[in-house]
Amino acid sequence: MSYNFQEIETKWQKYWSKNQTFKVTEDSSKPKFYVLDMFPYPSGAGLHVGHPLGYIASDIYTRFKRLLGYNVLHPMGYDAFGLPAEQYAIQTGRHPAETTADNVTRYREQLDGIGFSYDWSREVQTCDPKYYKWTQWAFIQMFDHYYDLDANKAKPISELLSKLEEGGSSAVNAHAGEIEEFSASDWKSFDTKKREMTLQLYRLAYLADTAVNWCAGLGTVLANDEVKDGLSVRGSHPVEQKKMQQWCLRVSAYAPRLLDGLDGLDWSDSLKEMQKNWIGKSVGAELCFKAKGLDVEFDIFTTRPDTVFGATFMVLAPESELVELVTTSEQKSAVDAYLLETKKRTERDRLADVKRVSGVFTGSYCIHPFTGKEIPIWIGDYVLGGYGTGAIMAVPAHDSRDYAFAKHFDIPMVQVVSGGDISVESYDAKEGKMMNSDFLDGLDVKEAIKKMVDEVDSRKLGIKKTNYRLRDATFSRQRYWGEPFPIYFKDGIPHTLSVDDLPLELPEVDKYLPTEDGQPPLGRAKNWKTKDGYPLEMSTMPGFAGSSAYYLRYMDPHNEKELVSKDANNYWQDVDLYIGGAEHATGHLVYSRYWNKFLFDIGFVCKEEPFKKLVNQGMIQGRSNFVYRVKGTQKFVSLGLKDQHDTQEFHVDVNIVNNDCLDMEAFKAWRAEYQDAEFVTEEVDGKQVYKCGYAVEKMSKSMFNVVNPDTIVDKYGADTLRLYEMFLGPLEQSKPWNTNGIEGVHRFLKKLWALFYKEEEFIVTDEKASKEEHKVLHTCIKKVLTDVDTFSFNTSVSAFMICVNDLAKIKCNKKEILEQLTVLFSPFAPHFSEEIWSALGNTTSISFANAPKLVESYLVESTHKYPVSFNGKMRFLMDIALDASKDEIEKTVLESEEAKKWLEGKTIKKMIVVPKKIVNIVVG
RNA sequence: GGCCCGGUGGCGGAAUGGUAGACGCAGCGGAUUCAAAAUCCGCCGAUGGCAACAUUGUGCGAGUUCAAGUCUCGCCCGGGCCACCA
Repeated sequence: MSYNFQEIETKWQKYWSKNQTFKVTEDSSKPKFYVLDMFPYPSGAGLHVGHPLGYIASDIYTRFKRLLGYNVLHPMGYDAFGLPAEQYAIQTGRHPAETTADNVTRYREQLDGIGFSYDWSREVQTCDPKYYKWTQWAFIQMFDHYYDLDANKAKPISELLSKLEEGGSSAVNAHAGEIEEFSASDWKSFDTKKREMTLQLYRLAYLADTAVNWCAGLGTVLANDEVKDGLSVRGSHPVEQKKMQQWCLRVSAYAPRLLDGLDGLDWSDSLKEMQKNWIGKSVGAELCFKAKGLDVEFDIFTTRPDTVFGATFMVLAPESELVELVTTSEQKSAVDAYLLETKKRTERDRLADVKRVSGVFTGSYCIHPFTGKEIPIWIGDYVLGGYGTGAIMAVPAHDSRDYAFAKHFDIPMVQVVSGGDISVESYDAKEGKMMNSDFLDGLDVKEAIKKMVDEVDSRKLGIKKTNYRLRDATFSRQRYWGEPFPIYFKDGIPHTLSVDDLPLELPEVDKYLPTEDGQPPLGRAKNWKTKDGYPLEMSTMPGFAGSSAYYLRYMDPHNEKELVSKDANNYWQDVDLYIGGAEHATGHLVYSRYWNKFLFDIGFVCKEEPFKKLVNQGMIQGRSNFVYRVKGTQKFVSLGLKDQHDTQEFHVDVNIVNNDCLDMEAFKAWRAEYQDAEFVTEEVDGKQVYKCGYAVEKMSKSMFNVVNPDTIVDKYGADTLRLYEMFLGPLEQSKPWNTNGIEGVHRFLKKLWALFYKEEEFIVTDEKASKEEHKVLHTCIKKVLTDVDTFSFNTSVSAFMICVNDLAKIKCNKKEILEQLTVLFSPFAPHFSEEIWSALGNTTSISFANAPKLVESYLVESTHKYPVSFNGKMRFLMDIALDASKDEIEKTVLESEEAKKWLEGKTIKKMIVVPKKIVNIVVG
């Protein structure tokens, strides 16, 4: 009986589904383990061979944990709201819900074909009202909370209200917007509208006029992480800054905790680094500068208070409100012209030529707080309105950007730190002795920073300050296919719906485009009002809303009363292992942590950090193939000959290319335009072939380099696909997909099969296994078990191959060996293993076989190969007992024939014995 | 510009500081076969040699060590992330 993978795989997939083998329930008698995959967006293109890489790794890990007796939660679902479905709806008129459902069906078929052990009874879809009810619920909670800095956590707005009533704004220490101070009696005098506008400055989910990334091409605003190089990540449309009223989440309140929390996480250094950069903590001071002759003073933020004596001018961001106040009448026209020019320059232009220096003088001067000298106030677009205070002190001698500005406008500079040559470039390093700096002279930079901060503090010129780069998240999208906000407006004041009225379902619209008067698509919905006739919010939530707490919902997916019950949350706690792509480092993984910390603050979840360990699988790139056509002909020349002709390069479908050799008949049949193709072949290894060129590119339809998992499953089976994806290389590394090596892995499965299936029959003997057979098996067990913890599944697959090769050589068909090997192998090739497992007479799934028994039973080899060398040169290997002492090792080596031969007539100067590693003898 | 990761045969890639190139692909030679597929066996970094073997060899240059692909320092190259963040 040959290895019929199709029959076997269908059989076991049916079995798992029928018996609900992977369904889990909370079971306090077993330790829990939670393995999570980043759920996919179900796109119309279906899965390509790169998508399942992480899923396969997590499935292997899950199956191992299950074998070791853990109760493993391993769920899957879909991040189903999003732009592509909506864009498609605009073009075709088909409802996004419909196309999304189709795509989900297709995804499910593909996933099922690979034999994953998901508990599908816990599936979630973010576009399902039963699910997004809880996304809306969380938003209401955020609306009803503010961030209290004394308690260092979120607190209910009701508590804020009583504090304001009692003591006005000074009674509250909160992370909030810019609040003009008011007393308790002021508060009482405020009308409803004024009160709500004030509360908006405190709420964690709030409405604000903010500069947003407006994407006209998509007709919506985008979050910072949805914009790259001034273009939208989805669709590459230009993005510009625009002021709009938007819902925002006060993520910045959590910046310190998001940063500190990273320390306790088992994430890769590079990923932590990315988050650190994104949060962007910088410690410095805020200094107050007074404008000369005007009743204007303003703060600037600097990380280098030590260089204050080198400040020779000030720069304001073009967006700064101060611009108006300090511009003199003589400079007004120049300033206005400059402001107009910068407004026209989109973010994209600014990024395109960072080196371009531009700015304008305001006509006013500041008084230097220490020297009393007058220094000019400029406007420059290299200062950002959104960071710090939107104003800086410029120290051209020690900041390269200030330096470029000063050079361009011919502003003087003063060196205050020794080192470098400021006639050539600025000296930015935080090293050297202070000079030209009055009371700081002679100090080290680090000492000077400290001293200056103290000085500023005692003279009341400013305060020590920590800034974060992390911005509040804009949470409104002017789109259709997203969660509606549970918000209505009464006299222009936002109110939340009652939780009992959730979910607020997405209404039907006639078209998925904005309305004629520029309202979002929900403006087209009939009766988009509350029962009492108040208008509902028309924008929808962004993509990250639904993905921010999905891991909690999996714990208790059918609960209609809560996002997750206390019991379920206490049992599953947090995600032990999270596998997904590094592209979510600054988006999803920041928002999710924020969301979870907030739920933790309000006592809703038991863990502050959601993802204990995180592994990033590498991207699988496409490997494209090319053919070369002689211009103006139907003649195609092989790679090695293309330089002799004037050729054009074309992508060719990688599925009709084998080892870079083109299947010429398939090529003619591929597309009508190529049916008359002629080929000029070249000789490779004595054969005439058409050799294709290749390149590593993104996997995409237009490059004809997409390889579908179904094609591989049809041809080789799911187990081969699983093994091969793991065999390809280290999990975390990016690599191009190349189907070439898959035969080797498939051959290995056939070989293992053939060990026990002879002449149409499954044959094993009950004979006791020999020492040699045990050694072969145990070497494999040891290797695989150590690999599991480091996710080195590529070398595990190699270990299985070696094991099977060795067993084949000694013609082993012992039941004892096969039983253990199969259990060990089952996470990698589950269908294959189930088949053998049942052939061995077992009636239950191998998924719950007792692996601890297997682990205990494996013996460590009793001897070890010691390399023995003389004078530092390797000469031979010796078998020495593993538990031998240093003296015994020395004795065994010196008494061996080989050593005697080598040592004849020589004296031993030194002998180095490193147990389990080496014996090294230096002779004189 | 800053930070992170990597550089090993024709290719993908193995090597707790200890026989570099495991395992697989491709290639070559052989067995089986009327022939092919499938399967099995052997060879497979470079140079020299019929061979045993010798020399050399992990991007470049130094260093630590009895011993370096691995550790340290300085370069070169490639990839990723961030980037006018004061």
